[in-house]
Amino acid sequence: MKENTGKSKYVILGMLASMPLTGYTIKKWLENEYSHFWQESYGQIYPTLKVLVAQGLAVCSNKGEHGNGRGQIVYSITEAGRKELSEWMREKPEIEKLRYEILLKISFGENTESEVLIGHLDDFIRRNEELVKEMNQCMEQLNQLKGDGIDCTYSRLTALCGVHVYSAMKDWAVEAKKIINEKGEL
Amino acid sequence: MKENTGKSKYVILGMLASMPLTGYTIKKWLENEYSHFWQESYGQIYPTLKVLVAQGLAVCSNKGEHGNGRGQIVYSITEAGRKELSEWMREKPEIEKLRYEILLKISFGENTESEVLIGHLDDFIRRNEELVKEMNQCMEQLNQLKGDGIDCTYSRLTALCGVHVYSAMKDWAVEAKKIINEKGEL
DNA sequence: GATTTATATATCAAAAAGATATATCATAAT
DNA sequence: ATTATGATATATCTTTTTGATATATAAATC
Repeated sequence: MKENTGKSKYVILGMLASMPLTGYTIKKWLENEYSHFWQESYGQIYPTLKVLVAQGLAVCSNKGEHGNGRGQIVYSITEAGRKELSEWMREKPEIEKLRYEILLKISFGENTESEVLIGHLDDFIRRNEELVKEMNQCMEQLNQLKGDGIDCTYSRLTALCGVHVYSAMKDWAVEAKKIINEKGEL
Repeated sequence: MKENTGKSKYVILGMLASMPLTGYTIKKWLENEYSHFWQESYGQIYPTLKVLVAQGLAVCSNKGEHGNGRGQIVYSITEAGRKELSEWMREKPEIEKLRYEILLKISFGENTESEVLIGHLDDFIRRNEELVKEMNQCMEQLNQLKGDGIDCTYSRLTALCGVHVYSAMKDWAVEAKKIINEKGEL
C-alpha cells in the first residue's frame, strides 16, 4: 500500500468530518462544491479511502457484497482522523501553482495573428462573467440559509473568493484586448 | 518514445520560437518568467526536447561530448516547429484547473480555531501584497524597454494579469478575515 | 419489458512533479 | 596552488495526479 504523501488524504478527511460518505459521493461533492479550487479523481479517492482505513483514520460500514457494482461502502471519520485533520489544518498551506493556458498563449502572441488572441480573450471574458454570476448566485443562496439560522460562513468565503478572482480575470482580459488592439493600430 | 500529448511540447516550442535554448536555460527561463502561470520539470523538458527533434520540430546543435556533465546541447525550432506552434496557438485554451490549499482549509474551517485561519490569511495577504509589488515592478521595467523602442506588449500583459489576480486575492483575504472575526464575536 | 441514466467500485496508462545522481566549469576562499 | 562552493547541464527514477475505462447494479423512463 502506497504512502500517499499528497493532499488527497486530508481533503477526504475534511469531507468525512462533516458526514459519512461513499467514494462516489465524495467525487460528486468535489465536482459540485470544490471544483473551482480543488479536484480529485477516482484514481485517488478509492485508494486513499483504503489507506485511511488502514491507518485507523476512517472506518467503513462495509455492506457485504463489495467488489464491483453497487456494494455501497460508506466511510466515516474516526477520532484519530479528526486529530490528523486538525493537525493538518494548522500547517501552513503550500504556495499554489497555477497553470493558465491563456497566459501561455498570450505570451507567445508573436506567433499568431492578433485576431486569434482577441478571440481567445473574448471566450475567456464570457466564461469569467458566467463564473462571477454563478458565484454570486451561490452567495445569495448561502445568505438565505444564513437567514434560516444555518451557518455556512466558510462556504460563503470560498464563493466570495470566486467572485473576486473571476472578476479580476475578466477585468484583465478586457484591458488586455484594448492593449492588443492599440498595438495593432500602430 | 512516448507520445506526449500534453502541453510541454508547445511550451518549449513557444520558447524556442524566440531563440535557441538548452534544456537547462528553458528550465531557468520558465522559473523566472513563467512560473506565475506555468511550470515544467526537467523530467518533462529533456524527454520532450528529444521528441521534438524526433518529430522534426526542432534540431539540436549537438556539441559532441554529451552524456552527463556539460555537453551543452542547444535546440532550435524548425519551420515545421513554427507551423505546429502556430496551429496550437489557434486552438481554444483549455479551462484551467486551480488548486488553492488555502481555500480548502477555509472550507474545512469548522475543524480548527479561527485564530489558525486568521494566521493563514495573514500569511496569504502578505504574500499576495509582495506579488503585486513584484508584478508592478516588472511592468515598470517593461514599460522602460517600451520607451527604448523594444516591444514587449505580451510580457506586459501577463504581468498585468498578475497585478489583477494577486490584488483580488489579497482583497478577498482581507474581507475574509473580517467575516471570520465577526463570526467569532457572536 | 426494454432502454437509459445515475449510482458505485475499481484499475490502468499516461502525464506531470519532485527529487536526485552525475559531471563540468567558474570563481571564491584558504 | 589547491580546495570548496555554486552555477551550469543532462538524465532518470519514483511518486502523484489525471483521465479513461471496465464492470455492475438500481432506479427511472419509455
